[in-house]
Amino acid sequence: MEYNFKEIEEKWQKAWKKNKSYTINNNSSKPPFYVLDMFPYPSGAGLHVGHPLGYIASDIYSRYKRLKGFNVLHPMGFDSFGLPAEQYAIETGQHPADTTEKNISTFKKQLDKIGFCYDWEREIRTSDSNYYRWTQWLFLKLFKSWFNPLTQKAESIESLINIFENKGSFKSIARSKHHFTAQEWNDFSLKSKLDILMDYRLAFSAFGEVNWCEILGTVLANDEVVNGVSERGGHPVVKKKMRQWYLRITDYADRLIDGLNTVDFSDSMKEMQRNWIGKSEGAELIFTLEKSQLEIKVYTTRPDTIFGVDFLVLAPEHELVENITTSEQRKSIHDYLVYAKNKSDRERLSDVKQITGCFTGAYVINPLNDRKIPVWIAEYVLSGYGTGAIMAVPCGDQRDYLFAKHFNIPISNIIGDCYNGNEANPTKEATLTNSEFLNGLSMKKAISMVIDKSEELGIGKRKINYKMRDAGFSRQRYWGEPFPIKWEDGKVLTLNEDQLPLTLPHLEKYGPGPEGEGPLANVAAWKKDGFETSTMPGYAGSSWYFLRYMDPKNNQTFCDRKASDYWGQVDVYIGGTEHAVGHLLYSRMWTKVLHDLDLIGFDEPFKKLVNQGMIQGSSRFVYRIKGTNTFVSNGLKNEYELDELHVDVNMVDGVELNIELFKKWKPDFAEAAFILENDKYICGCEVEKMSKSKFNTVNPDDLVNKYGADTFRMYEMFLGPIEQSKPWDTKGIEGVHRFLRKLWRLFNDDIKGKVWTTEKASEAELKILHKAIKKIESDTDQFSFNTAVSAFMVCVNELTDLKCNKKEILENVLILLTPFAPHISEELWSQIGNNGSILDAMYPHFDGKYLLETSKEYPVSINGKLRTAISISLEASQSEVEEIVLANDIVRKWLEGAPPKKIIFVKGKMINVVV
RNA sequence: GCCCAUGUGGCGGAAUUGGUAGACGCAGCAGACUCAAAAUCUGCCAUUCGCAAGGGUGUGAAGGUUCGAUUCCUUUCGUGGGCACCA
Repeated sequence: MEYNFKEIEEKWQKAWKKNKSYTINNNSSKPPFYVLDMFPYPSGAGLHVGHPLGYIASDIYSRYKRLKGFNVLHPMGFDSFGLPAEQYAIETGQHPADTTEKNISTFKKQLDKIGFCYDWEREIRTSDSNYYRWTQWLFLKLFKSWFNPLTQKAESIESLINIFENKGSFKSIARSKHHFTAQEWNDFSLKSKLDILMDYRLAFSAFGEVNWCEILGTVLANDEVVNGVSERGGHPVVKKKMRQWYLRITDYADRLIDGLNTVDFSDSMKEMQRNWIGKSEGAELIFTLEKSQLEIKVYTTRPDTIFGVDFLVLAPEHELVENITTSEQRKSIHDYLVYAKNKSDRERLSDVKQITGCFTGAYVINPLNDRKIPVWIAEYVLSGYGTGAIMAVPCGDQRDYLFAKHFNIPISNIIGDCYNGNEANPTKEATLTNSEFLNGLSMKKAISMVIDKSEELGIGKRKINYKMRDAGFSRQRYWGEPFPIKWEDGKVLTLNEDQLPLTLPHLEKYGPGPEGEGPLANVAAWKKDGFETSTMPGYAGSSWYFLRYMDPKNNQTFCDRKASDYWGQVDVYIGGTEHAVGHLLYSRMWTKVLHDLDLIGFDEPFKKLVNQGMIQGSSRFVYRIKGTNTFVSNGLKNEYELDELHVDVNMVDGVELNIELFKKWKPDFAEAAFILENDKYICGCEVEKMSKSKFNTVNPDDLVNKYGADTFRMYEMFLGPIEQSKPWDTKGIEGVHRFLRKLWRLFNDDIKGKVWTTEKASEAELKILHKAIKKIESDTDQFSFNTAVSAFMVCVNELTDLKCNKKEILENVLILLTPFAPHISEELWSQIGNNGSILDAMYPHFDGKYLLETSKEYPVSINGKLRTAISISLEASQSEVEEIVLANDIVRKWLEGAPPKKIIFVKGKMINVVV
């Protein structure tokens, strides 16, 4: 009987579906365990081999936990709102709802073929109104809450109103621009009150910059802007201020940092989040303009360098630029502003070779020594960070140094010998000079002295600053959640709970509205009713979806408290690092808000995070001689002028092109001629992102059809460590397939049929089994699936060598294998006479007694170089070992009669003789 | 530019806390079985010197710490990901 994977996989997938084997109940006596994948965006291209990498890992882990006796929640859904669906709709004239529906059904079909254990009864889609109803509901919760700095928690906005009504704005809770008494507050108009409250709400509306393309009449995503012009059409793009919605994530900055100590994320992931939040401690110092009352606030982490300030630099967008520019400088400043307006923040920061800037003509006075300091503007200062103005200290900061050199600004030295005149020295260790009352002090000490002094003189204060900005929460797009918000005479109104969901109207055209408003502005009724015309961003739905899976069908609330209390945090969350600072921070923030409002019982969503690497495409190229239909092999291409064309990787065996397939690929190539090397056409290779347009995608369906889901699953895991990125290569899949066939042959012979027996296992066989249990169990626990697969291979190879066909051994191997290759395991499990499903078998127990050893083959090195190995009892002491080692011929040869300096003996590891 | 990751045979990769570098697999080579092929099985497989025994060199590069470094430190180069409206 042969291993007919196709039949077996169909049979068991059907059986599991019929028996509802993956339906999970919220009531169970077993302990709960929640394993979650980052849900996919259902793109039109369907699943490629990169997608399932994380899904297979989480599936293995879920099944493993189930075998270990847990009630495992392992759901799947779709992040189905987003920009690409809308672009696709514009291009093809299909409605995003239709294409999304179609794409999801393709995805599901593909996922099911791989044999995942999802509970599809819990499926969610963010674009489903039954789902986004609760996204809107949660948005209103955010809108109606504020962050109380005294309690460090979100509270209902009512509590803030209460404070204002009774105490007015008092210092420890009010934002700096608000000063009013209770009486004044009570006398404010409703509009003024709402405007003030807007400055506290966790979801709020304010003016912010967007990428604006005048010619397309639309706001563009960063993705759609390439080198300062629109990707479509190459039209100029500038920054434009527009009313936007934001989430006040900055209020949660400290808690987002602190929370990292309570979760099991990789250190690098935590580091990325900390860097993104970018907390720094320093001071805000005030420089007053010469001959004017105007003040410029700068933020600095190095107030100790105050006497080394040689100039100030403002961001081009700084609000004072207009006011302070002198008439002589007006023209050049204006030109510079035009120049800077066209550049993105990233371009402005990365272009360090080219130093640009412009003098405003104005001077400020250094508040500590009355020195006159010129004020410049330059693109390397960003308006969004700190105060949008810096004090430049060229001897201590390299960018300031280069700027000063470039514009011939004299440089003061305040660190004596530590500054060599050729480059800045950013040290904190130097002793200060030319710094008046700081002379002779170490810079570290001076930092707090300067802050204290500034506070005393009223020219500055201690300040904690964050790089992170509040999260932009509106998009001038169609395919997203509508805001449950109405505008009436500039006043913001919210919909009532019973008016939700506010459904997205069905549009036929998705072009931008007037003045860069979203497409919804084109809907007369929508506009007339005053509904918000922008929609929520892609991350709205994904910020809380893990909660909905716990209670997906609830019509009364987003997730019943009982359900979230039962399941608790996501125990293991698997997904790519590309979400490090977006989705992962937003969902952490939402969780904290929901916890503060007592809607859930935990304040971090994900207990453990596993980052799977990205599977890259391995592109293949052919080279066509310019103006001809002749293709030249890679090795000979230097002799010609060529066009490089992507060719479908599926037509290439390694690097050798299958010419017949290539000719059939596109009509243009049917008559193509080839210049070969060694009778072969060799393609060029490059690692790129996997994408349809590069013809480097590999469809999992093809591999599942050819080798079966079990082989596919194990091969993806066998490729390498889960967290590592690597280019896809189908070549090795045969090896895994051979392994499964070899396993099959332990039970069934192609000719003889059944060969498994019920004989008693030998010591040697038990040793093999327990070695495998130990290795595979610990590897699975650590998500080291590639080494687990290799342990299976070793185990089956060894059992084959011993001709072990014993049920006592093999059935345990099957249970171990179930998480990796569920179909073949279930089939063989039933063949050897089990009635129940292997999905609910008991994971075998490792017993160390089978692995006990009494001696070890010790490697013996001379001066750290391996020379021989000696078998020595594990009991042996240092002196016994030394005796044995020195008696060894090879060791004596290397010693050449001299006594050894030292013998290093590490019990159970190695021996090193130092000569 | 900044942040994070990463670099080991022809290829994917392995190597608990520094302790036998190259497990397992792919590809390749030689052989067995076969009329033949497929499948399967056996052996070889970092590099170099050597008939062999054995030796030299090897984990991107250069230094350092150590009895001993793929592993720790410093510098440097390459590659991948992210950088706020892609998700």
